Amino acid sequence: MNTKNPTALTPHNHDSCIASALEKAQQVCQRNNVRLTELRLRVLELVWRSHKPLGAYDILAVLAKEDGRNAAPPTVYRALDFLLEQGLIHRIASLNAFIGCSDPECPHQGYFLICNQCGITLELHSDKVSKSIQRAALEYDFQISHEMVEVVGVCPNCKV
Amino acid sequence: MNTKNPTALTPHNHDSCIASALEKAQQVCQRNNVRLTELRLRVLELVWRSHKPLGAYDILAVLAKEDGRNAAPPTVYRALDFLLEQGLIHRIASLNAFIGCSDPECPHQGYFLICNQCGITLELHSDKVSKSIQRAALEYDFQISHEMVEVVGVCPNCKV
DNA sequence: ACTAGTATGTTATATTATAACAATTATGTT
DNA sequence: AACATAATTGTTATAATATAACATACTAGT
Repeated sequence: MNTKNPTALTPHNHDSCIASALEKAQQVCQRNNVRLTELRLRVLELVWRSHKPLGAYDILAVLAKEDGRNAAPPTVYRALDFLLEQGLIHRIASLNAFIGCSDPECPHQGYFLICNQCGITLELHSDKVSKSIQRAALEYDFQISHEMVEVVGVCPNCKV
Repeated sequence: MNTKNPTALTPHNHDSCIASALEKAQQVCQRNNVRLTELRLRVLELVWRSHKPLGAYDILAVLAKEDGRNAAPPTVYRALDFLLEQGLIHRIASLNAFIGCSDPECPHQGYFLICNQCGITLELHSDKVSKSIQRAALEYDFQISHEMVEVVGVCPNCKV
């Protein structure tokens, strides 16, 4: 895996990016009148801290190693479910993994570009993709409740 | 689940649809110079026979019950891998399940409409969806190798 | 018939996810 | 502050999905 330059797709400082994401999350939860507990915040931070989608058991491992918190799977899955419900993270079905939502204040579907070399996953916002899917569904008289778009390939950094 | 009218999305006779799919599969394998063995053909038939995406363990269960074949998971997963490689089936990541490919003679990405009421899954071919994804990827200088589009919602039959 | 390659069988185990119930913690009310 | 209630987290067990590793059987070409 090419992990030499893992932040190149997000040129700004990653730490500040995490901090801002966590701040936004606080606001979203306050507005939704739900509790962003210490555990949930920590899980969100870990998901954001990773440059690639993070699996539930990866999160468990970090909690055990860094926090000495011997959590069992349900603890993590419940936190993840909460974060998904609040639109703070997305689940990448093809990877069984989770990634921070780039714009939690505006609920939306996530379309992803997943690099199969370095694992970096980019959330893209494209009205054209969205519209074309909606039109196709309409043709079939199909009522959309959720869209999943996961595009696998090679990111700019990993191209030779 | 609404399973009263499972074939309404595919109005033609389902048996003949399966037969034609299996015939096409034979041709594809002959052309690709690979062997469509009895097991592989049987797994393909089971996938096609189902009106909704079929899990690997569902296939195992049918093999045990109908064929008295006490297969273990690797047997089925290998057959599925083969069928995927030859483009004869698609994998639906969000369901961990498999579905027959509607047009195996022409390799393509599968875009799916998945009904969360009855489970029926429709493969749609849309140049517009395809193009819009390609354009979005191009903007990010991302080189696509595989696209996954899985749209969950309510199919026409299940709408009240 | 022999052999090399392909396919399948078999056993064990890895990985991802949830059910069910117990204990703890936070919140609003008296 | 003490209480009751609801929400959250802990804990144990297990379900569901998938693969590794090696043994056996089959197939096609010589």
